[in-house]
Parts: sequence; structure tokens; C-alpha cells
Amino acid sequence: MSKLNTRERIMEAALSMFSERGYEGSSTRDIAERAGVNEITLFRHFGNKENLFREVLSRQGATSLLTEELDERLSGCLREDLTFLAQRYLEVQYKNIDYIRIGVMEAPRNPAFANVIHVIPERLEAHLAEYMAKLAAQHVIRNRNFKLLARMFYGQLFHHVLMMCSFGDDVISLQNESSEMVDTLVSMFVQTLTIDDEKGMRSCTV
Amino acid sequence: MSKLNTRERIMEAALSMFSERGYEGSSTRDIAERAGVNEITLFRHFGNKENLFREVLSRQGATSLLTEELDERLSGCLREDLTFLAQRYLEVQYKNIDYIRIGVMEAPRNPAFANVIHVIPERLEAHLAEYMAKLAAQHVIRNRNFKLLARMFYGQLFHHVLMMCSFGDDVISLQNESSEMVDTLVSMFVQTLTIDDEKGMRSCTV
DNA sequence: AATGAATGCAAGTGCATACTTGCATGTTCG
DNA sequence: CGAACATGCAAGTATGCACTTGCATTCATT
Repeated sequence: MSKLNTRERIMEAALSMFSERGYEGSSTRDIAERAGVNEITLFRHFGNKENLFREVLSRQGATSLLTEELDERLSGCLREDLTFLAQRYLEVQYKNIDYIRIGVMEAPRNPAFANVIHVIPERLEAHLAEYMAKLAAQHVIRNRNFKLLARMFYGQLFHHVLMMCSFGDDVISLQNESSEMVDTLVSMFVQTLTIDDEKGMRSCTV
Repeated sequence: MSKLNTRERIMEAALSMFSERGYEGSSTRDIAERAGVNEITLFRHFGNKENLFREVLSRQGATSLLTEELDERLSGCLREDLTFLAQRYLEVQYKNIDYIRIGVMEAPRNPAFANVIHVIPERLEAHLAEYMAKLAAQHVIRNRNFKLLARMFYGQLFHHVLMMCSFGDDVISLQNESSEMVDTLVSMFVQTLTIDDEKGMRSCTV
């Protein structure tokens, strides 16, 4: 008896195939074959292809980042916190590559699917904007357009992840580049946000 | 007599349809209808759907940025130059939206199509990295990993363009955000690159 | 006006796809 | 063991798609 039950096997197979070929490029026959089940079984579980697709996408939440968890780890030290947020984001998105690929492939065709790409970043952007607003209220950092900065922060990270989704770049070198990219990104934000006099003095505050 | 000849009309229709629905989602019948021609005419001109697709993509070069042209406009003043490069990039990519959408939709399925996305950024990144290396050689800016910085610079701009490709965000607010985003981006890079003592003093050098 | 090229119209072909039907077999539980 | 449920197998259906064929009409040029 397989470790996964039939329904799970179908969904795993579907996720990987939708990720490789997109919705239309993945036939129910091929998905069933990859799942090691009969094609009819797929229809018995999900009714039709679209429902299968929907259910596959609905599992994305399982690997989401919860902002409550993030809050517990934030120290108020800008550099540390931004580094932590960036690293956590990359960790989670690397596990979400399949969903990102699907979202990217399908979203222009149907904006409703754009949610697949946005479900994580939107929450995180809002979270980061609030975080920065708090620090600004404490006069730790300058007041800026935090919504825009948060978008740029996560946008840069998203771009990095996107380049790893078989968009042609060398995956190994991109992974090696991750830490340096995160360091550089965080430094830029720290420079932009910190009040000039305090850049070097409050090492743990910033 | 139409302004465009038949072949052109077919390619324009195909570009817009591939952009909306992707390759597989665009039927030759629908493309022909949008072009206002008979379906057979499409086959008479292009032989098959794939050739049509290839020819449509091959026209992307028409709106490319030539780095020679860019060089003529670069003053050596970092802030001005980065701003100019960013603005030009956005101008060109806004015109290239259809190609980007196609590239994004099709690339995960076939990495060969990733070139549609990369053909512009790769050249520009190399160009910018060289530009920064020159300034560093003149001790105008610090020595950094210019390849990474260039990638991040154009990556941020690409992300902005991508968000306008019907990935769910409000297009109007994104356009309004463009200048501010460019200003913020350029400022970040200027801060990162300039030698501390000279940030305010050599206003035109940086 | 005649000719050649370009295009339109209508119907058709072969194949792939999502999905269905009918029957059989295997698995699990009381 | 029997019943209910889950799944397999084989064949089929209706539809859509890329592409083809045959004939007719239109357009441009000489």
C-alpha cells in the first residue's frame, strides 16, 4: 500500500505536471499516468480537470508564511530583521516554486490566477510596511513611503525566485548568489532608512 | 485597401492574441478572425502555427534598446545616468508588454522562450556593469559586485513591468508609482555606490 | 481584356482531449 | 464471508484543433 492515498498522489502528480507544462499542456491522461492511477479515477475524485486544478492551487496555503510567526522573531534591529525576512521569504518560495511557475504561466490568461503569485507577497508587504512604520514612529528610521519600499523589497526577492523558475538562468549560480544578493539588498534598505547620524552608532537598533 | 498588408495584419493579430491567451490558448481560427482574414490565408503565409509564432517573436528586436544609443546619452553623473537608464528601460518595456507576457507564459514550458524575457535585460545588465566598472576605475564610486548590482537594478525594473502585465495589480496606481519607484531605486543605488565623503559634494559626478 | 497572384468560402480530415459508460477486480470493514 | 467502496480496463463520445482540398472571387499588372 502506497504511502500516499490515491487522491494525494493525483494532486502531487498534477502539481508537478501543471508546473512543467501549464494547465492546457497537461492532459488528464498524462496526470493519471504520472500518479499511477487510471484516468477514470481522476474524474471520480475531482469531477473534472478544472476542479483538480483548483484543489491543487488551494493547497498553496499549506506552505505559507504566517506573519504572527514572523513577528515573534523580529528584534527591532532593522538589519537583522530585514535579513531574517528575506531569508525566510526565499526559503518558503523555493518550496513554492511549482505554484509560482503555474501562477506565472496562467495569470496573464486569467487574472484570477494572479493570486497564486500574490497570496504571499501581499501579506508580507503589508506586514513589512507596518513594521517600518513602527520603527519610524519610534524615530529609529526615517519616514518614507513604506508601502513602496516594502513592494520593492519583496519585488527584488520575487525576481530572484522567478529567475530560478526555469527562466533561463543558471540555477546553481543564482543559488550561490542568494546570500550576497540578500546582504546587498538589506544594506541598501538599511542605508535608505536609517537616520544618518545613527548609521554606525546603534548597531543593534539598525 | 488596408494600411497594413495581410501578412502584417496576421502577425499583429497573432501577437495580441498570443499575449492574451498564450500559444496553446490561441487558435489559428481566432487569430485569422482577429486579423480579418480567412484561416487558410494564415497557412498560406506561414505554413503552420509554430512558424507564425516564431516570426511574431522574431520581431521583438525592432523595439530593442541599443547600448550604443544609450552610451551617447550617458554623462558620467551617476544619478542622472541611472535615472535615464531606468526611464528608457521602462519606456521600451511598456512597448514590449506583449512579448513579456508571452515570454513569461511560455518560458517555464520551454526554456528556449526565456530568451524573449532576457534578450533586453542581459545586454543592459552587461552594459550597466561596464559603466559602473568604469566609474570605479576612475575612483568615482566604490568597487562592488557590479554584475549583481546591475542584475538587481534591472530586476527591480523588470518586476515593476511584470506587475503591469495583468498580474493582478492596479495598472493605474503602478504607473503613478513609476517615477517614485525610479527615484527611490536610483537613490538606493547612488547611496550604495558613492564613496561616503563625496555624496553631497560632487553633485554632478554622482 | 487577359493573366497571374492573392485571398475567400465551404467542407473536410485526422488527431488529441476531456469526459462517459459498462463491466470487472481489488480492498476494507463489520 | 459478504457487502460496500475504491479502483482498473476497454471502449466510446463529442468537441476542438491544426491543417488540407477544391473551387470561386478579387486584385493588380501588363
